[in-house]
Amino acid sequence: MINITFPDGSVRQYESGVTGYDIAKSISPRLAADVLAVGVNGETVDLNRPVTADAHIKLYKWDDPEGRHAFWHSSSHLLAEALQELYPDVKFGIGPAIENGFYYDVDFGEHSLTEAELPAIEAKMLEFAREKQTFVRRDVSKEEALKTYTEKGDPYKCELIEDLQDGTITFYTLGKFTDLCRGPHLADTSVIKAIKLTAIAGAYWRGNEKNKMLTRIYGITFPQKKLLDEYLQMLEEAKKRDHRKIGKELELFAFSQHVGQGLPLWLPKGAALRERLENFLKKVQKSHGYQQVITPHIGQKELYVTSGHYAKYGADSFRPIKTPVEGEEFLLKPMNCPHHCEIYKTKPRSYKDLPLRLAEFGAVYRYEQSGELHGLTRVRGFTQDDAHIFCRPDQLKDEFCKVIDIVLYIFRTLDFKDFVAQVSLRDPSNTEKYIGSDENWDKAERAIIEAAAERGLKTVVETGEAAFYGPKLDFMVRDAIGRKWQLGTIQVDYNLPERFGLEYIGADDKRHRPVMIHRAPFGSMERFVAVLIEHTGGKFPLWLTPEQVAVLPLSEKYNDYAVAVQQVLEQQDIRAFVDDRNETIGKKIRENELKRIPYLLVVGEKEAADNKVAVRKQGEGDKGVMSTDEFAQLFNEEVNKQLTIDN
RNA sequence: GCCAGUGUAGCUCAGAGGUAGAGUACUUCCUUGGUAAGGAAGGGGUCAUGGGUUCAAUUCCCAUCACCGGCUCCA
Repeated sequence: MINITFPDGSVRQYESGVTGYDIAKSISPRLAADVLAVGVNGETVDLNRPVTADAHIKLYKWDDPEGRHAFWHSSSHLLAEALQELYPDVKFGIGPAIENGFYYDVDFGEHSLTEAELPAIEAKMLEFAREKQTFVRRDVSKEEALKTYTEKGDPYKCELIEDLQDGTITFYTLGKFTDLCRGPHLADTSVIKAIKLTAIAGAYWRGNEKNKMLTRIYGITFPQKKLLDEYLQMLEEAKKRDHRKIGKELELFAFSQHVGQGLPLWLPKGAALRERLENFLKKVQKSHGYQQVITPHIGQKELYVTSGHYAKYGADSFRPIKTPVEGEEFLLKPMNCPHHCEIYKTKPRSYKDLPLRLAEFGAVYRYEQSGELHGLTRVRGFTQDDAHIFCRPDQLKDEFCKVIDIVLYIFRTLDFKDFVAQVSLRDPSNTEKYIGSDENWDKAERAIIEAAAERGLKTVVETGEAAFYGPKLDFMVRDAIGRKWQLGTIQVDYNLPERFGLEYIGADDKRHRPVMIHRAPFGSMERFVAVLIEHTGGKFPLWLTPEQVAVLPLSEKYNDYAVAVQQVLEQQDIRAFVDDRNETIGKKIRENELKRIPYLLVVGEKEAADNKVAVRKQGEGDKGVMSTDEFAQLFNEEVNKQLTIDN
């Protein structure tokens, strides 16, 4: 007999060799029907794997990530089985579970899979699922594994096996399909009730663009049809928040083929919104001792040779700009740091002058690969809310912390709750990717980790994600459909000061090298506005939104009074317009609600006579009648409240 | 850059090898209203661009461009 300990601490005795499924069944038949995988001493394993020693176990159901993971991983095998049946010549790559569903990378050889073929594959999967096929696990030697796949003619699997250690290799067989796999899997396929193959994409074998591109088939499965419907419904809803759609609807920004790919045009309302964001940040920065600077959009090529950017990115940039002078070349600036370094160098700096904080909303241009462009989140011309802090080494951590404070303050004011602080370190196995000494890298990485800890940030560490010149702390957020984007970024840099020969005179009257912090709380105005749109669904905070108030005259007879109301509001810095179209009040309300105008003021005979307005608030309906001044006062109180969130 | 898909009116989208459609927006007229769509008439398209097949191409084929979903990349 062995002792099985449950998450609540209770202990039960079972025969050695008992499976997770048996344990679930001994508790209740319902649980046995719902359980998908089992955690044994922290490791997730198959439900039918025998447990032969005392263990802590946890039974995972659909609501547990581990349960869904096993479910989707098993579904990817089901997909592979169906593919093998329908396309006997297909070669298999890898097929993991992902955050939402699973995929399988396969090589169809000459065949090019189209979406029209997916329903047949889904049907075959469903057919197999209903057969209640079981997953059978088997240990194999490396030699046997290689032999199996060599005979079958699956070169990708052979390559994977080559990298594995003998003695750790397992096969899982499902129906007629056997796969190299670590597991864990469902007991059988009968729980897979709803299947949707969602997308076909190309994906390089092992993520390396020098390798062959395989066909990746994405899918998602559920234990109930209802859950699939809900999922698809949720995706539809998310698409409605897409910033590209809302940006068009609300006339915030546009693109023109004639101007060029990835070069956004800010329309009047979008520009006004962006300007307010910029002014908001400028004010915050001013109070934190930053000074605004302005630098040109181009710089001599040598500037970027000095910075090291030319060697790294020169080939993938907008081509240098030539001038009438032979040999003279300028680059559209891809970042602002070299210009700011030159500002630092305009005069000798004393240790007493530091930290020097130079800020600029700097337009930069990067020739991103065409396939990478995406709405406002990935563009070729954008504006960084950039600043560079030049400080003494002993000031570094303190300065870094202060930047974190600014980022957090901004996120709080704009009600951004859902973000992850990511510490990006260099990849120690690939040091030639980076410039700068190991010593400086170590110092910089330590400073970031300590500062983040000091501010109590919950962080995830990603190795290999650092910039080529230094480690960074990024604030990552998700868009409407769950893609991750980097917004705010803070980066420590020992390299540029060295390359530009930046110095200050210390208290010892000797020359010293300052440390530099690059930082952009928004990241870029473009990306920030995009993510803000998706987070708010276009219902921006009152202080920020382009049109705050619509005055709706009940009929044309009250247009003059409506204009008078609008003027009173504008005198109090409230952005109002009159909807004087010849339409019914119902239609004006509907359309202005759809335009996400926060306040609608209905004015008719009664209001005009009493010098009042009938207030309607977005999403809340009729708020009653009050004088225009009264409304303006309440309105401005609301705005001020939004802008005075304490640190 | 690579793989797959899409491109028809300002917007959202039908359509078919033989004279181009709807809803909405826009213009004009009627209506002058009380909290999410009042009524009528009218204007508006080189069917992304360039080639090819065909008696005939917006429709079929090829190329290019842009957009969309991924991969790679992201100073």
